[in-house]
Amino acid sequence: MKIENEKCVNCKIKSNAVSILNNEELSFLEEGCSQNEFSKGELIFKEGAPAHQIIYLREGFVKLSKRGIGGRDFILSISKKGAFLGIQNLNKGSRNFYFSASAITSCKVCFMDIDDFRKLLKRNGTFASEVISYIFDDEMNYFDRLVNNVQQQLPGRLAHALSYFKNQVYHQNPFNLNLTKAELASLIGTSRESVSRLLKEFQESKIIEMNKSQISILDEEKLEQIKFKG
Amino acid sequence: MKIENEKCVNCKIKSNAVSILNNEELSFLEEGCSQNEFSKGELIFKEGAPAHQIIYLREGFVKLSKRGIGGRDFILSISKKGAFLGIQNLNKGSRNFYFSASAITSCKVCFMDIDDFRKLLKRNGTFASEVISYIFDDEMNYFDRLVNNVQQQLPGRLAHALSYFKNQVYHQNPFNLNLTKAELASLIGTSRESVSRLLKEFQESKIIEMNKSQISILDEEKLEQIKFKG
DNA sequence: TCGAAAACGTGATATTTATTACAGTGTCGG
DNA sequence: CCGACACTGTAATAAATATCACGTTTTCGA
Repeated sequence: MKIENEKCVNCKIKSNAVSILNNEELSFLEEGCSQNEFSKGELIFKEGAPAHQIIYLREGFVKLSKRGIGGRDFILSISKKGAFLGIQNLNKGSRNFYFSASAITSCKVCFMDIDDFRKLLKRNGTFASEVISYIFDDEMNYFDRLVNNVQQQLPGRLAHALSYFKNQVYHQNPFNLNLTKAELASLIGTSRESVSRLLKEFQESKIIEMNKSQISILDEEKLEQIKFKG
Repeated sequence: MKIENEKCVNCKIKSNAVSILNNEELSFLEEGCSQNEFSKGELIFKEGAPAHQIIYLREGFVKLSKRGIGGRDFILSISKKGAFLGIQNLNKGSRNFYFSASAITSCKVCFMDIDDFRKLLKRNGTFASEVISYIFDDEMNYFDRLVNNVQQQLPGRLAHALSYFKNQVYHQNPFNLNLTKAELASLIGTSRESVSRLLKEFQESKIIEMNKSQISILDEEKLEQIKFKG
């Protein structure tokens, strides 16, 4: 849903990078900018679609997923407020979204014109530097995921996922997962059934507690042990 | 081995990004720059070590690896000439190498001072834009690896690795792998034995041919089938 | 060029995890 | 408030892969 634009200049939830821009630059950015809201479950953009915007996530949580072998989805990560979705398309050669983004809670976003964004990068090196910093913050997660998912067995991967949610996504302890078991499975590359079984085991060992989609981590230490191969 | 510096201005093998710099900027870069050579097997930098440089790979091939669970190494990727190793440390918060880099052939590199590099980014937005483009080119590989490694079974992962070497690393068909079976295993997250067995099967099905560390892909089509779940 | 160390191949066995199948539970719109 | 449909739990079985054990080959430096 398109909503009335707030002035970028007055925006209180600018990213670190955008905060660097001066008023003139902000007005320029604002021209090609559009504020929107999405409700839980809605698709924000789709893998393969032409990318004319970078999407700044002002509020809410979004899952980034990519179609893999046999049409099975794989969830790359969960983004929280402050993320620039689709920023990968700043790459000169890239004109289409590399993954899909769907709201897993209600969300507020800004669509920013990608060419305007490019112009600002060229004009303002400090802004570009800040964007580079953001990019690598984001990239580190993927390195870790790669190593963990490839080297670890299921219990380790699930343990990693649980502490990822607690410490890097939701930042609270009893947290609402906002994902189905099938989605959780596609995040750690396994089947829904295996997730079920394993979560039951974790509950039986008093490592976690669940009701509905609410998860509470009870024994952080044991979880760490499992993360590092237990 | 430290060697006599060539002038950056005269360098014929500059990256796209560095080519954008003017003579004055190149001289500035050159001040904090040192050319070195490494022979096969040598460590270029080590995971966790303080990072004061970005390393431009002028010639040769390098494996990037990261210590995983139980001290087992995981190979993130193979870099070829033109790569900026350790560029992740441009991230403000990051002061140490995130992975190790080792020469798998003899290599020529330039060590560039990372603070100088940062200053150039801030000063020249066009340069920064080009660097951003480079970063995302690199990052795309990791997305694909992540999806493939998590969703695919061994034959698919091995097939992916083989075409990765042929099409994205060595760009020739009978190619020299430059890696042991154990290293190949740690690239696709399996055991040395499984790699052995599977390579034998691939040979028996006339998909590949091997002698010593030379690999030749005979049946590209069958390989593609296996990549996409065969 | 010799000998030690590293790398490699291969079979038997043990584990892990996927798959299949089905029944129970929750949820949302009419 | 009820019926369809998506989501979930669980067991039995099958398949994939790791691990172990050992002998052979290759490599590389003294």
